Amino acid sequence: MDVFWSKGYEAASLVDLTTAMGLSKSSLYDTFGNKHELYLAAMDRYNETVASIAVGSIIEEAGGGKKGIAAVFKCFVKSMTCPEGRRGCFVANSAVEMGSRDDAAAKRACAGLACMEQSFLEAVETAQVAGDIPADRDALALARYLTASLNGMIVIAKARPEAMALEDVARMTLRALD
Amino acid sequence: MDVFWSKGYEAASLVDLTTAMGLSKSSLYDTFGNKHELYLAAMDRYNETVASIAVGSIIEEAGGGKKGIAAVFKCFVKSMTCPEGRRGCFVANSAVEMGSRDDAAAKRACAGLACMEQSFLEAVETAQVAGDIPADRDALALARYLTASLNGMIVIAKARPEAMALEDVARMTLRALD
DNA sequence: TTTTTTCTGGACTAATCGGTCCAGAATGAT
DNA sequence: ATCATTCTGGACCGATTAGTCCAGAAAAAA
Repeated sequence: MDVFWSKGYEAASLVDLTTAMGLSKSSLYDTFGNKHELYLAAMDRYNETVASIAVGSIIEEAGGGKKGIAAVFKCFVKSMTCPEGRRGCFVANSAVEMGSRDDAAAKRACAGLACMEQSFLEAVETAQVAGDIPADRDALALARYLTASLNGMIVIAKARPEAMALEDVARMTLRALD
Repeated sequence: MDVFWSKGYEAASLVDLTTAMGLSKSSLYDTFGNKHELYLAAMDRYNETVASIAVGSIIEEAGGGKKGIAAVFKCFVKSMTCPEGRRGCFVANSAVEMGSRDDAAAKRACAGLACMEQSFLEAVETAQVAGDIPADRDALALARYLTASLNGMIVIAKARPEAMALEDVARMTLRALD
């Protein structure tokens, strides 16, 4: 998973993959069939172990609601600006690299985004109940908006990993919740 | 340029490139040196002919200011949901694919984003003069925010090209300008 | 211990990769 | 017409690609 995550599909060679996984080509092909299916399996794994948990747990840890949402953006700014964070988000990477030519990968990227959207949706609704976000705002639209903004930050961080521009984006994005 | 734009760096083979450009391998290597330099040249070309003009001209055509910004988002939603728009934005594609492992490409992606940011900045300032955006808002931060949001939409559109989610994002993004 | 089953390292293949090179066509100058 | 120059199609190169296959090691079952 990590190899595809940081290199992408095309740039990841079988040698990279087998050495990282610590098993031989024959085992790999026995288990997964081919490179493409291994890629899809890696995406599934990412969705299960990262996408469906990461954002949600940051929100939860920060107490949920609006505070939780702010914590997610703060955390992302921090992680994108450190070296190991430059590989970005596997979902976004896959969407951009494969989305337009691989339906199976696009479907999984879509599922990954849906995880993020769902976590945000719950936080928005919590915040609305708590009165931190006006109740008349469209919660789903806000969740989608937050998801898009976060992915935009990921793109920008790939090209220019300095924190300043990202902090601006995070601040402005959160302002929209008022 | 179009080949790299729609396929990315790794997935674009020399055969793809030479047939698309209508010249032979020898000419290509005589002129550009190698694949990587050709890629960089394609990015330069994109920045000159697309990135530095596209957003700015949409804004201008719609009369500048806040109306112009809204027009950009409307136009992007429309173009991302039609088949030929699925290749997305070459700058965003490059940033995600190459940003973390190719400084020269990252620099060019950065320049492309700066074009977009600059166009937005001018529009925000115009809108502030016209009173459509409060004058006390940080114009540069807003421009960066709009750039990020637009790139986030591009990522999402790659995975899920349906218009609805994108329209939500566009609407919410523009609300933040009030 | 012997047999059966499972697994794996690495040799192997065909295709393709990026890149080089040169004979000769096309072009322009004299 | 002849010479010099530029350009180009395609043969060719070694390296690497994804993928196959099998002898034999390891493990499990008998």
